[in-house]
This record gives sequence, C-alpha cells and structure tokens, in this order.
Amino acid sequence: MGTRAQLEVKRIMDRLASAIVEHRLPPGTRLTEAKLVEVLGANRNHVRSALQKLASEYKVVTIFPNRGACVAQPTIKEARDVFAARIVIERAVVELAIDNLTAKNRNRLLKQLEKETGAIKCGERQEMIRESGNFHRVLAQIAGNEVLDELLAGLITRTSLIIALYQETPNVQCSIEEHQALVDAILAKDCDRARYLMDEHMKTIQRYLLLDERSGDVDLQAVLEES
Amino acid sequence: MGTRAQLEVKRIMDRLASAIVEHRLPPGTRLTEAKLVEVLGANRNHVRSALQKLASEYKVVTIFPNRGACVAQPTIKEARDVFAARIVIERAVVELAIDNLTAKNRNRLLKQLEKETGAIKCGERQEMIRESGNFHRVLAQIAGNEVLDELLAGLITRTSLIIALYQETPNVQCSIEEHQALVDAILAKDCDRARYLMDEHMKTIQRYLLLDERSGDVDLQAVLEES
DNA sequence: TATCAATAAATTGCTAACAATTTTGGATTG
DNA sequence: CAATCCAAAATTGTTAGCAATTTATTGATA
Repeated sequence: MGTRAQLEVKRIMDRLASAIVEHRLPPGTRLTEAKLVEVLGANRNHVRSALQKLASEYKVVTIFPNRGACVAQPTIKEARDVFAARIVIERAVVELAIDNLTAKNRNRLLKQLEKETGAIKCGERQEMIRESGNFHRVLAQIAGNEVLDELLAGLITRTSLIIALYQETPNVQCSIEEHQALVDAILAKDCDRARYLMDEHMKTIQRYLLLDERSGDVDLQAVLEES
Repeated sequence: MGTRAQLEVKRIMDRLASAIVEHRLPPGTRLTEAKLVEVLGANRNHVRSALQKLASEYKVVTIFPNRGACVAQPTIKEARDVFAARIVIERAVVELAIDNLTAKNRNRLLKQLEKETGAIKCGERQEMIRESGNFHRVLAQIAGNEVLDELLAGLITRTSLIIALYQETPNVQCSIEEHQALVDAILAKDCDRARYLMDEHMKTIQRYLLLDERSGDVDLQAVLEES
C-alpha cells in the first residue's frame, strides 16, 4: 500500500475505533460500506480494508461473509479472556514502569492524571473514556516495552467494547481515585502495592459487568429487545 | 472478503509464515509479488493481502512503500521486547495450565512431547522447529484463554524469526529436556517450580542469541557480510 | 392471512487494466 | 574512469466496473 492510501485507511480505522470505543457506535451496529463511504467521504476500497483490519487485528468489528460488517459483540467467554489477559499484561507493565521511573516519566504520569480530572470536570463523556484508556497506555509507554504496549493497546480497545456491551449501569469507567492511588504507589516505587492496586482496579471494572454464565454465549436477547 | 478468497489468503500466509519460521526464508529475503504469484500459483491480489497481513499482524514481513516486501529483520530492541513480553505471557499460561489440568490435557501434553522426540530422532530440522513451537501452543490451549493463546502464537512466530536472525550457533532450538522438566512440574502441579522452569527455559533460548547493544539498531553489517 | 416463488434492489466480492514509482542498464560527458 | 543523466523494464499501487450473493419486494395461491 502506498503511503497515501495507508494513511487514509488508518484515518478510517481511527474514526471507527474511536466511535466504538467511546460507545457512540453500540455493539451490533451494522456498518455498510456504502454508508461509511458517504459519511467519511472515502473510497470504498479504503473503507473495506479498514473494516478488515478492525476485524482481524482489533476484533472490534465482525465481518459476515457476503453480508457485511457489524460492531462486534464479544461473547462472555471472550470478555473474560480479554480481562484475564489484560490483567497479566497490566501487572507486568506496572512492574516495568516502576523500574523505568525517570523524572520525565513521573511528569508524564502526573500530566495524564490532570487530563483525566480535567475531562471529568468538563463532563465530556467521550473524553473521559478516551483519557481513562490513555492512562493505561501512558503506563505501558513508560514501561518501555513496545510489544507489550501494542498488545495492551489492543486489549484496552476490546475492553471498551466489552464495557459497552455488558455494563449494567452505564457510564462507569475507570475511577480516577484508583488511578490516583496507583500513581502514588508507582511514584513511591512500591511494587507490591502497585501490582495489588492494579489487580483491584481491573476487578473493580469487571465487577460492574454482567458476565454471568447465563446462556454462556452471545446476549442475543438483550440486543433484540434494544432494537 | 468472500470465504474462498479468504482461505486462499490464509493459505499463502501459512506457506510464507512456515517458511520464515522454519528458517527456509532468511531475514531480509525479498518477497516480490510476481515471484510469489508464480511459485504459489496464486492471484496477485491474494498475495498482496497476505503480505500486508503478515506485516501488520505478525510483523514477520516488512513492507517498504513502492519497493516491495522483505522477510523482517527485527531490531535488537524489538527482539528483547518480544522475549520479555513472551515471558510475561508464558508465565501466566503455565499457571493457568496447571489450574486446568484434566486427564485429557495431561494426555495432550505427553503426546506433544512424543511428537517432539520423534522429530528429533528423525532429524527433520523443520519439523523440530515446528513441534518445539507447538509445545508452547499446546500449553496455551490447555490454559484455556484464547486471547492469551493468540497473543502467544504471534510472539512464538516472531521469536522464531529472531532466532533465525540473531542466533550465533545455528540450529539450537528449545531443548526437549527442558520441555520434559516443565511437563513434569506441571503434571505435579508444582506451580512455583513450573514458573521457574519456564523462566529458565526462555533465558536459555535468549542466551544463545547475540542481543548485545552493538549499534543498538539493525544489524545491517551482519546481513551485508552474509549476502 | 400466511406461505411461497419470482423478481428487483441492495450490498459485498473480485479482478483486470491502468497509473505511479523505483530500479536497471547503458550512453554520454567532463 | 567516475559521475550524471535518461529511457526502458520491472515492480508496486489504485481504481472502476462487473460478478456473485444476499436481502427486500411483490404478487400469486391456497
């Protein structure tokens, strides 16, 4: 792909991913190519490869052969696996971040916290969601392992979709207090405590989710009632 | 993508990935579309998307805009990050696998070990490489977390490429003795020991690699001398 | 009214031809 | 002889248009 088209595909991916992650496109929403072409002012080929990538790389889109694309509806099993995997990586990230604490990195962390509190004060829901995800990205970047960072980025995206699908009380995100406590522990280089807080933080998020066995599969019912 | 073309792309990806992982296509090898079309008897469009995916998902191919694709040459930094990430996931996998030990799973592990010893006896280098990677996949599947399994699959692939690029003494793979010891610890549900052995196992592999700082970037020199 | 079949419309899938870019291999010149 | 330039070849990038499939509509029938 030539660099121009590549950027265009990335642009489309970003637009779609943001919309999904920020819960403006609910799970199950049909994503017809023609409509996306119209709305995004894009070439259909570019739209197609963006959808393909969102499906195969990020798994926030599902493509039904000959029937088009939808915002994905991860199963409960998948949701749990994503959380479990995420905890594994987040724990490692916390440890590495503590090892890598420079003055510059301390600053980045504090600035990120400011952004988050700012977003909460403004009451901009989308920005709150975005920044609360960015907090975890910043940690991963401080950790300095690009592979872990990229893996985590994917899992954060998927987590956001899972929250949109399975959260009982809407609008609950990462609590800023927990991020604050985590930062305190990290800045104090208290590895055990930081790891513990990260575990609890993830558990808190999961606690607000409806991930009971039930049918054990997709929540077809809930979606059908909705539409 | 319709299911037919999708399968074809997957076929091409598998062929290429196997060749790279089994060190038949050394790092840096140019992958011209026309040649691949000829050799694989495939459509150029299919070849192109296979290359794109191998580049963006698995990172075992690098695409230079307007200049085609090569087998990737990960930097030393990337190699280290892949190993570090892999250890993080492998540790988690070992723990989960122990939690999930059914009779069926015990059997799978033992069968996998047999396959590996079989491959060693036959002296088939490619099969040895393949099966020694499969060992880790089997563990991940026993662990039962599909997300971790998929992440690990990617990292195993990348590890194999890294070994091809940075191993000083050729042909050193995972040692079967270490796999055997690991299985013993897992079957005994000795989590601490299993985790420890996995750590050591990864370190052993890394020990045979030339991942010193040197220029800190690509090993242009080594490659130029080679070709 | 419900069911089914036939047809039309909408949507996705595929490819062949064309465009753009880079590389190659002289030919020319100082 | 090295450097520069230019055209041809090779290679990759792009797209428009058609093919195939699915979905919606219509209308006939019981």
